[in-house]
Amino acid sequence: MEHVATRAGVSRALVSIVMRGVPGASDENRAAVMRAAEELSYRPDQRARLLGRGRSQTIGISFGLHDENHGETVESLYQAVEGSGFDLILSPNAPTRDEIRAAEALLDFRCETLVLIGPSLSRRELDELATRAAVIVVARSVASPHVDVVRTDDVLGARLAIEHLIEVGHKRIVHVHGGRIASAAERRAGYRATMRRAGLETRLVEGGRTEDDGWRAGAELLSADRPTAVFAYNDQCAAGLVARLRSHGLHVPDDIAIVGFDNTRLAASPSLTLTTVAQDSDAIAKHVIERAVARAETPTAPAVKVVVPPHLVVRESSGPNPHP
Amino acid sequence: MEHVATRAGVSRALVSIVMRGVPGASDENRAAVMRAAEELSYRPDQRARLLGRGRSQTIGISFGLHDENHGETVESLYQAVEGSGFDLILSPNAPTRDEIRAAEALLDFRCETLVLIGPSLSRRELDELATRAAVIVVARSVASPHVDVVRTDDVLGARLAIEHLIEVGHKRIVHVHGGRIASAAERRAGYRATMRRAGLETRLVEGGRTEDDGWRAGAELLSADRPTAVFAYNDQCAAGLVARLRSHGLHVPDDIAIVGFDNTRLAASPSLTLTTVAQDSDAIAKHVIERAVARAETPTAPAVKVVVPPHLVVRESSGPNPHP
DNA sequence: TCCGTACCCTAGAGCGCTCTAGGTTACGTC
DNA sequence: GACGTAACCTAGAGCGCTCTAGGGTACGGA
Repeated sequence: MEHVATRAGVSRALVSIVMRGVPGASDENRAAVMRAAEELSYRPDQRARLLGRGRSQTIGISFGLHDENHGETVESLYQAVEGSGFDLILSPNAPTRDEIRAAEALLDFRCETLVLIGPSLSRRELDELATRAAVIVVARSVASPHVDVVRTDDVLGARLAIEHLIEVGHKRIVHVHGGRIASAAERRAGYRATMRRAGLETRLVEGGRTEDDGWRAGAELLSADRPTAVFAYNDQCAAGLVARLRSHGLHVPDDIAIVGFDNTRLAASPSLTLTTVAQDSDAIAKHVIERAVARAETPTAPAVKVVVPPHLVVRESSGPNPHP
Repeated sequence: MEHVATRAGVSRALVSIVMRGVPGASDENRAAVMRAAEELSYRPDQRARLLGRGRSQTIGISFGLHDENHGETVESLYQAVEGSGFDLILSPNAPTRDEIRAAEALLDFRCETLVLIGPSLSRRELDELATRAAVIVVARSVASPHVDVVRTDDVLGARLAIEHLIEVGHKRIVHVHGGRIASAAERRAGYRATMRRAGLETRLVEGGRTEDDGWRAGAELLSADRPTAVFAYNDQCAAGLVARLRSHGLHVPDDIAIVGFDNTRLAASPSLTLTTVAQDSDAIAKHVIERAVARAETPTAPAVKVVVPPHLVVRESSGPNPHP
C-alpha cells in the first residue's frame, strides 16, 4: 500500500479511499492510484481490511456441504451481496463438523450477521447464537423473536402442486412427506388444506429427504391401493420413488404422476423431467442480504419473518390422469 | 484479551500463548487463563490472528459449489487440517462465480497455499496463480512443474472396474466415457489397457458428467448391439444410464451390468445399489494438507505429484453375466 | 477583502492479535 | 557462593489496513 501511495504520489489514506471505491478523491488521483495498483499488482489485504474497519461488515454463512439446495442459495447470496459493502465468509457443516462448530468459526471472524441455511439447531441454540450476533435463518421457520427468518412459502408450494394435479384430473393423491424435517410440516399442511378444500381424501406416507426415503415409500405405495398421483417432500425423494415405480414396470406419468419440490438439477434431467415446486433462491438471497444489512444497523429491532412465494415448474412427470 | 489477562493476573502475551496452545506457560497459569477466558466467554479474534502472524498459515480452498464430490473432499480436508496449525478458508466457484474470482478472493486473504479442487483452469492460468501462491490441484492431472497434484489413480480405478466385470463373466463391455472432462482420459486409458490385456474388444460411447449424459448414452446403447456390461465415467452418468435402461424395461444387472465411479451417496442408495470405484478422499485430504504444509516451508521445491489408489465397492448393479 | 463552504487530501491513532527480545526466578553444579 | 541453565513470563513493536480529525485550496457571496 505504501508503495502504491508513493508511486501515485499520494498518501496511504488516499489509496485506501480509492481502493474502497468511496467518494473523496479527485478523478486524476483516482486514476493514478488505480494505475499504480495495477502496475504493482497490488490488492488490499483482506485480513487487515476486516480488522481495520470497526464494524466488520461481514456476513457469515453456515451451509450444509452435502446439500444441493444450500449450494444454490449460497450462489445466489454471492450475487446478492455484490455492492452492499458487506463481505461473505463461508463455514460449512457436515456430518463430521456440526453446525455449532461452523457458527463458532464464523463468530471468530466477528461476523455481524450469521446466516444459517436450513439449520437443525434447536430454538434454544438459535437464541443463544442470537445473543452473540444477528441471526438469520433460511429455509426453515423459527418462532423465536430473536432471529429473522427468510423462507419459501411451503404451504403455497404444496397448494400449487396439489391444485395442478387436481387440474389434470387426479383425485387419489398421496403425499410422501418429510416427517420432522424443516418445512415438512408446512408442506403437509398445504397438502391437507388443498385436498380438503377440493373435497378429496388425504393420505400420508412416511418419506424423507433422500432417495432412499423415496425408494422405501415407493414400496408402500405399490402394496396398498395405488394412488394415481404423488406429491413428494422433495425432488430427491421423488427420484427414489420414481426409480422404485419404474423398477416395478410402472410408467411415470401414465401409471402414476409425481410432483417434487425444490427444482434441483435432478428434476430437470431427461431421466426424470419432474414437475416440481421451484424456490426462488434469488429472491430469498435478496431478502437475506437486505435483512442482514438492516440488522447490522439496528441489532435490536424485532425479528422479521419473510416468506417468499415459490412457483410451479411443470414437466412431464405430472401428465393428465389417463383413468380419471 | 486485555480483560482475560487482567482477570487471570497475567500479561496479554501469556494469554496469547495459552490460547494458541503452544508451550511456554505453567500449568497453573494455563488453567487460570482458560478459566478467565471461559468466564468472559472470550474467543480470540480470527481476523487479528491471521493478520498478526506474519506467515498467514492459511490454506485457501476453491471448490465447485454444485459438485457433490468436492463437498466430500472439503469435508475430509477439514478433518485433515486439524492439528496442523493451519486454517482453512473456503471460496466457492459456480456458474456465476468463476474460478479465477474464487482464487483471487483467497489470495486477498494472503493464503499461503491454494487448493483447487477439480479446476477447469488452463495450465497457463494455473502457472500464473502459482507465481502468487503455492498451488495444489486436486482430482485432476496437470503437467506443470509449478503445481503440486494430488489425485486418484484413475487408470487403476478403471482397471479394477473392468477386471471385476470380466471376472463375473462379461466380455462385451462398453465404456461410457467423460470426453474432455478431468480424469476422463485416464479412465479411458485404464479401460482400454485392461480390455486389451484380456483380449477383449473395446467400444467407447460418448457420455459425460451428468445424469443427462448417461441418459443420452443409454439411447445409443439400446439401439446398436447391446453390451452385457457398461463402465460409466461416474456415478451420476451411471444413474442416468440406469434410468434409461429401466425405462425401456431392462433390468440391472440381469440384462446389463453397470459400474460407476466416485462412490457418491447416490451409488449407495437402494434405488441404484451401484458397484463403483471409491476415491479415498481421506487419504487425498491427508496428502493435500501434507503438501500444503511442506510447500509453505519450501515454496521453491519442485512440484510433487501424488497418486492415491482407489478401491472397488461391489454392490448389486454388477451381478454375474447370466448369458456368458 | 473577508468569510463560509465544499472538496481534497493527509497524519496518525487505532483494530486485536503474534512474536521477538529480554527479564526474572528457581534450581542444580562445581 | 558464583555461575549456568531451563522454564516462565512480559513489554512493546509490528501486521496492513480504516477512519477520524483536521489542514489546504478554490470559489462564491456579502
